[in-house]
Order: sequence, then C-alpha cells, then structure tokens
Amino acid sequence: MEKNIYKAFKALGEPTRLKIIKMLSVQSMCVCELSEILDMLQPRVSQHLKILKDAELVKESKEGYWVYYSLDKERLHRLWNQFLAFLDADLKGLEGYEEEFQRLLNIDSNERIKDKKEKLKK
Amino acid sequence: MEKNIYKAFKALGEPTRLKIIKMLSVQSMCVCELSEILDMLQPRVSQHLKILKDAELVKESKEGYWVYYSLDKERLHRLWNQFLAFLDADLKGLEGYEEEFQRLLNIDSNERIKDKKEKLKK
DNA sequence: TTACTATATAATAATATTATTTTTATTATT
DNA sequence: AATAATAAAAATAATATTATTATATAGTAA
Repeated sequence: MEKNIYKAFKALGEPTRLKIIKMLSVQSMCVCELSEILDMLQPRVSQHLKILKDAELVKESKEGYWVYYSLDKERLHRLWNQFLAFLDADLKGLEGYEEEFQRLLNIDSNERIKDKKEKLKK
Repeated sequence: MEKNIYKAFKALGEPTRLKIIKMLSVQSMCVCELSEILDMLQPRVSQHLKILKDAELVKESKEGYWVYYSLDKERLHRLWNQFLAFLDADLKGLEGYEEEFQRLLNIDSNERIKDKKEKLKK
C-alpha cells in the first residue's frame, strides 16, 4: 500500500510524464498522437506510458493498430485519499513501521521527557 | 507553477522521504530524532529534508542545537488543488503548452476528423 | 504472402539520484 | 578558551533513470 503511494508519486514527479498526463486530461490519445503532439520520439512516450500504467494512473485500450491511453481520474482521487489515510494512520500497527514505532517510544520516554523534566527543574 | 507540482511529487515519490513525512505526521522532530528513529545516518536524513524543504513540504525552526522539522499540511492540500487545477486547465493559454496546443489542433483537424470521415463513408 | 503501420522491447550512453564518508559551521556547555 | 553536540555541506562511489538508437512484435491492408 505504501509502495503504491510512492510509486504513483514518483510516476507523477517527472516532467515528461506530467506533460503526458496533462495531454490525456484533454482527451484519450494513442501513442502516435502523443508522440506527435509532444514532439517526442515514440519509444520515449511508450516507456513513460509503461511507468504510468504500472502506477495504474492510465488505462489502455487497443483499437486496430492503435493503443489508446486514458487518464484514470478515479485512481488519482484514490491515490490522494490513500496518502491522507497513510498520514493519519496510527503509527502503532502501521505496516512497515514496527521498528520505527518502538524507537519512537524510546525517544519519547527517554530524551524528550528527560528534557522536559530538566526544564521543569529550572 | 507546473514545475512546483512535479518537484513536490518527485519529493514525495521516494521511500525514505515518504517515511520521513510519515514520522513528521506523528510529531515535529529534530534531525537527530529522525535519524535515530529511522535508524539512518544523519547526513542522509538532512539531505532528504533539504529536498522536502525545497519542495516546501516541510518547515524548519531552530532551537539551540536542534533544528526541528514539521510537516506543512496546508501546503499538501494546496499541492493537490494546484494539480487538479492544472489537469482542469484549458490547454489553450496554459503556460508551457503553446506548441502542444497548436499541434493538437492540427491532429484534431487532420488525422482524427479524416478518420471519422472515412468511417462515415463505410 | 508481402508490405506497411503502430507499438513495445532491448541495448546503450548520458545524466541524475542516493547513501556513505569526511569535513565544516553553529550553538551550547564546561 | 576548549570541548562537545547538532546539523549542514562537500566529496565519492554505487545505483537508477532518461533519451536515443536499433530491433522485434502485432495488427492491417494490398
């Protein structure tokens, strides 16, 4: 789940792919149209589309020669909601943060509280 | 504006930085706390924090030795709104898409309409 | 079949990013 | 002043990403 989030942000965090996404927000297009409109070589467009597809941000449909790509707007909203949920999630029990949670407890109960105690003395 | 968007997504699209962001969602922390909780070397944490700061996703405040970092949640919402506005924006007049807009017009008026005409003939 | 079009994949070179190690700067403490 | 703690910056090595060039695949048409 967390991996999906950073994968999708990574896919969005590249200028060529953001341009492709913007073009697909206008209308669905095949690779050759994207290639011509963006004035980029076809393999470059295909490679970036693959990354966007792996991140589930675009969908494809074949029509004859052509492979039409479209923006998955529903997925975009889901991504953001997942991200917000990830930020809101309790660290305790959050997958992949078991050790971080333990170390955070130690920090809290040692350093920080010790600091506070010292400050209180003054 | 568009550059800010992809820069922020790029900053979010990396596992170490996403972890830092998650930790800061729990509470503000100084570099040494992040470093210990995440079990990472200090320069690694500082470098990623710099990238997050450049993307304006975190804010810093100095207290004695310590530099405390906090998550700019308001900025996160602004980022997403900017992104949605970018997707909704009319291509005509959108900064940085002047040539793409022209080429899209040509595509539309040539290839696609030609295709449609041919299909209508059948 | 043969030729043609669109797309994907593979290979390569150029560039960028990441993590570590080392050094420097700043602030606090003795 | 001298020392210690925190953080940033610089240097380096390892890795990953990007764009291009070349090749392969798949659908279509003659």
